[in-house]
Amino acid sequence: MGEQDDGLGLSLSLGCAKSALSLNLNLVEAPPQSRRSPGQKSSWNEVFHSPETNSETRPFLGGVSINRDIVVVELDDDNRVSSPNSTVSSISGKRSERDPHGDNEVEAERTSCSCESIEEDGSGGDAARKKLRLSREQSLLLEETFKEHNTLNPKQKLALAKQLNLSPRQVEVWFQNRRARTKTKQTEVDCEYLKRCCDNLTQENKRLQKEVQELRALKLISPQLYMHMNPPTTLTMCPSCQRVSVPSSSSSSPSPSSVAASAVGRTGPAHNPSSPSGASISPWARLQMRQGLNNLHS
DNA sequence: TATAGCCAACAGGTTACCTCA
DNA sequence: GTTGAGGTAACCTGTTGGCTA
Repeated sequence: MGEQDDGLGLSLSLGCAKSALSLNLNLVEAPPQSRRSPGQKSSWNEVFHSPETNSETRPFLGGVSINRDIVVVELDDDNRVSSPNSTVSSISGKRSERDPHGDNEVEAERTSCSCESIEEDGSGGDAARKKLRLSREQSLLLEETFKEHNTLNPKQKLALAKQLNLSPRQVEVWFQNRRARTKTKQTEVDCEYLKRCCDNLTQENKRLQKEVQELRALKLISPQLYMHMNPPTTLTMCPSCQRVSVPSSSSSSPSPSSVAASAVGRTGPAHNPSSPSGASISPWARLQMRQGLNNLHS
């Protein structure tokens, strides 16, 4: 309730820049209470002081001079400054309507937008929302802040909003969208990686099937040679840990199967289970097989 | 101590606007 | 001038966890 009222009232109040505000996010103290979602840090101090490495995969905004001054203003209830490209006041929807606690500091600040009002340009109330385009400087500072910590506590949000001449709600929305974009990008990267793993496994499967066919042919033509060989198994699975082992002596470079298998997490890189059954192929047996195959082909 | 209700914060999805080719 | 695609700000809804009576 209060928020809607705030939104209507505050959106009309425009002012001019009063004074510069220096923002030092690291000086913000922890809020009295913390609300966490499952993925969040356990405390605001952690969020603050740990250089959280987000899974950023998108190229960071480049080529933008960060030395350009950002119009920094101090906001209060009577003097609000319009950002050059801020054209909308973000009024929350039903959630704020449900919220009877309009006196909440953060919630009240949500709609303390420094932007031009909706009413001012003739599209008030539930009219079509205007879309703000953040300036390069604003985007840059938001990105920089996001790199340090991809979530903000309320005081950080307020301070950043003041520095950017945006409403806290806008900062909050930007961070939510930014996290979503990061996750989308990361999902795409993961998907590509799994596709490559799948391709590798498919290739390896084809190769092994071909090898089986050749060995069967060899068995038909030269059963004596075949009987002196070890079983034609190139993969050994440890019954205890379910890991797949590939004989390292057969090749100096890892086989595609080992690469692919390790990619899907079933093969330990250094796992070498003692295999008294002799299920893996010895180099000598491999040589014999190759000779047999050569004879077969010739 | 256990529990229900409230609330803030977030994720995920959607909508709507803007820009550009 | 028109149009479609892509980017993204803003919004909506459901979930989660902390706090309190």
